[in-house]
Amino acid sequence: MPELPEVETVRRDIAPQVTGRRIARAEVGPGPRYGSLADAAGRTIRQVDRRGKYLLFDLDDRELIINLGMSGRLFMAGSPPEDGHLRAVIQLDGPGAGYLVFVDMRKFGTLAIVRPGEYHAIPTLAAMGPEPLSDQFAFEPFCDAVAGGGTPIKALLLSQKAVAGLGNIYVDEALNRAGIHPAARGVSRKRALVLHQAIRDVLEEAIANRGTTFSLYRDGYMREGNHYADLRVYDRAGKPCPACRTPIEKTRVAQRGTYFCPNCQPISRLTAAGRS
DNA sequence: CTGAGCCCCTGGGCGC
DNA sequence: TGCGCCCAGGGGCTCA
Repeated sequence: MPELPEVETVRRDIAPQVTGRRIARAEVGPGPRYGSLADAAGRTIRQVDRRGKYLLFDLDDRELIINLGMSGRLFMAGSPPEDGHLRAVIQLDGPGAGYLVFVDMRKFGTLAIVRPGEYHAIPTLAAMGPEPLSDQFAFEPFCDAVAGGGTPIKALLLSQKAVAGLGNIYVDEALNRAGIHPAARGVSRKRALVLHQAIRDVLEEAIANRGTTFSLYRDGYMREGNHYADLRVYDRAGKPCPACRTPIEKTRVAQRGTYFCPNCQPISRLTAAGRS
């Protein structure tokens, strides 16, 4: 479900409601991906940050990490909702403070409490690349990372190592804007420059639209995102490319459904598999 | 260390 | 209507 724009939207929705609040009680349902929240009770939420698709709650000498997975929803409620997929409830102290609620149908989400900055138990977070909307996202290292090798550019971008926060939707959207075929192995310096900018454009526009809902995603108020109508290729197989009217094609790259415009994103000699 | 493949889990949609 | 198959914004583990 959620990629950087959706997670950032949730963060902005809930942060004002939980920051400075003390956690009265925290309960988590069973599941191998849900660590104990026993260490959360009694601590105060100082700040809510985000790294890639992970939400980081600063609890002073502990850090609560939440990854929404494919179907996770995190929102405030006056009381814990009747929902068969309710996985965790964090009760906040204070009059009318309410509950921070985690609902996760597919159980792919992750909950963990660690010492601040100790991410070794969460490998993707530990190896997370630069935040695309910050000054950390420098061009030269990115250019090197996407320059070549045996990996399709899409798989490389999904790995979170070259840049944080991209998932299946926004990888396809960014590659479309940059005119790069998702299966291309290696991106020229010139294309890398366009891609570097396209990633930031796509993510900023999606955040402005409060994220994309095509099925399960809901924001911190359980509302749908508004970005679906602005997608250029994702989930648009057979529909005309907004730029050239060529029908969008669907294929499979890195075991994920992949959408692209065969005219705007050709497999060229320079980008094709097998080129040295 | 890397990449490919498969796994985790639940539910919706579609074809037969 | 019912069943089976495939698909789905996530990450992680194992094996070559």
